[in-house]
Amino acid sequence: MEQIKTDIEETANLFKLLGDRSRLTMTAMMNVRECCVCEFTECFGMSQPAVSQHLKKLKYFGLVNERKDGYWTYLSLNKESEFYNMIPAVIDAVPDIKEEIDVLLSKCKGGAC
Amino acid sequence: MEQIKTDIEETANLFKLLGDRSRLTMTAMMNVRECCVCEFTECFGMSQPAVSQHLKKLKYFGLVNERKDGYWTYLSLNKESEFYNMIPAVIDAVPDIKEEIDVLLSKCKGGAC
DNA sequence: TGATTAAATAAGCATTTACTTATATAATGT
DNA sequence: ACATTATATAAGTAAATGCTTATTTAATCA
Repeated sequence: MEQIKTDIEETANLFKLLGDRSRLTMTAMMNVRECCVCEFTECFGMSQPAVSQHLKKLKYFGLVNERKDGYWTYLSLNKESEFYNMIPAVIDAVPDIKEEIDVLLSKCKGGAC
Repeated sequence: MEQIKTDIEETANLFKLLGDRSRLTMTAMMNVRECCVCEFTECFGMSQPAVSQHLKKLKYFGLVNERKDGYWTYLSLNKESEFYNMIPAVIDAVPDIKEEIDVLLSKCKGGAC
C-alpha cells in the first residue's frame, strides 16, 4: 500500500531531476562516459556554482557518483542506483539525443581542463 | 544547431511534466485507457481545480487530448504528439508501475461518476 | 425557466527552483 | 609558506510551482 505511493513518487522525483535542461544534458553525457565538473561549466553557458548545485542534486538523489583526482572531480552514473537501469531507456527515447550529446562531448576537451 | 537545444529542452519539459506525482500517475493511467476527469478527482485525494490545472498543463504541452460527452470530459494520450512514442518506453521503465496503476484504475468506477 | 452538475478559470499564497555574487575549502605547485 | 586552482557553500532574489477557495461556464434535466 505504501509501496504504491513510493514507487511512483520516487520515479516522479527522478523525472523532476531530469526535467531540467542542464541536468538532463549532464545525465545524457554521463550516460556516454565519465565527465569532469569542469567540462560542464565549460560546455554550458553557466556559472560554476550553478553547475555545482545541479550536481549536488544528482548526487543527493543517488543517481551520480563522484571520484576525486587532484584538482578535478569526475562524475559518473551510479551503477548502484535503483534507477540506473532506467537511464539508458529514458535517455535513448529522446529523439536525436545521441548526435546532440556527441557534439557537446566533443566540444569538451575530453577530461582535464 | 538550434535543433540541438530544442530537442533536449523539449524533452526536459516533458520530464518536468512527468516530474509530478499526480501528472505521472495520470499519464500512466491514460497509457492504459482513456480516463474521465472525475476519475482523477475521485482516485486522488485532490481538489477538482487542482486536477483541472494539471490536465491543462498536459493538454497545453500536447501530450493529452480531450473528448467531451455530456457532463463529462474524457482524456487520452494524444497519438499525434511527438512524444507519444516515448510514453510507453518511459512509463514501463518505472518498476512495478503496472500493478500500481491497475489498483488505481480499479478503484475508479470505470468511467462516468 | 430554473436547478443541478462537471469542469474551467480567477485570484491569492506558501514553497520550491534556478540562478546570482561573494566567500570558503582543499589540493597542487613554487 | 604562499599563490593558484577546481570545486563547494552561503546568502539573497526573481520567477515558477502546486495548491487553496470562490466564482464562472456550459451542458443536462425537471
